[in-house]
Amino acid sequence: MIYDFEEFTPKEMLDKYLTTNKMRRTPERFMILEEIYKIDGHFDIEWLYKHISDLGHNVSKATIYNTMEVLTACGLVIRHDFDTARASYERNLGKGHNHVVCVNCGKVAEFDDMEIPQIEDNAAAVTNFEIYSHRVYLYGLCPQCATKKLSR
Amino acid sequence: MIYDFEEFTPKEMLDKYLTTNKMRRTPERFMILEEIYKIDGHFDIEWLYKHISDLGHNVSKATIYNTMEVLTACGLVIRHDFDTARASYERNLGKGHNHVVCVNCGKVAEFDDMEIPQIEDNAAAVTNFEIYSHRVYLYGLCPQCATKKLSR
DNA sequence: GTAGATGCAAAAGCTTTGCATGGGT
DNA sequence: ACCCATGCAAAGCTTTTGCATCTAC
Repeated sequence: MIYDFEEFTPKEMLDKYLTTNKMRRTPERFMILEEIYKIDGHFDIEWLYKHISDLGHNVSKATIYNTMEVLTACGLVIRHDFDTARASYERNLGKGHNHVVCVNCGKVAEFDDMEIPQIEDNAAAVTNFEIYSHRVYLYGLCPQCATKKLSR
Repeated sequence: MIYDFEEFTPKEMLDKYLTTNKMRRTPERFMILEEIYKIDGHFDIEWLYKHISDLGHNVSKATIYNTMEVLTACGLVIRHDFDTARASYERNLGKGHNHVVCVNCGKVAEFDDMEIPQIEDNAAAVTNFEIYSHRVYLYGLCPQCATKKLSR
């Protein structure tokens, strides 16, 4: 994360980011941010575009794409590439982003883990990178698919 | 992983997987596997297609895609979706798959970590998934980009 | 002999780009 | 006023699909 979630609201953080980078504080960008922060869970561009359109806002898909890039760049939104078909997004609440993905049906569950800060420190020491965030993806079978006992 | 790397060669594992699943043991599938296991590092479909064609093999891109799906399904090849543009692949040598990605220049480094089995066990207990593999991606700045002190 | 695999090309689907218009600074 | 951002549509690119042919079993 770039800014402190304890100290600023998402809107303030976006405002700050745009100003710092000499980008325009357009109503579309703030509206999209606001709607995204009402969404609980993952969504993709197509869904977001329809959702925002249904709410009566007139925004083009190009603007959605543009804005998602801004929001991911400043860390307000997290982007996942679970597969190549389409990107998946979620608001960033500052918590960890650990996912378990079912390789059979695509279901995604989340979990918390206390050991990840250690892993970040270890990796930073070994690679000399400055680590800001992490994504942990575990792959396997969800309870339903596991009972079907696929031939693997 | 599904099979034991200590016990079988990649070719034997593919043979076993195809037989078990009543799929055909075609020469293309074994040829593609063989070439992939000579490649050190990440590659994408386009690169692999050109590479294999340059070696004098006559395979269609459709067969490459088909085979990559087979090879990832049986765990012989690992697929990464670093971005939506195209999928990235690498042979599976049975080691962990932990990457550190520079958010500025895209450079990727790898690291080993001993704590990940614990995380898998913990996640399995909480979510009831059967975990088979993992991908850990840490995001930050590589040493070179970190010294440039970007305006973030 | 039959069902599954391949090769080729066309189609599909997500994302990017071009250009005229509009709006933030 | 300047020029970045938006809206709309077309273009771009990776991946998927359809179909005839081929081949592993």
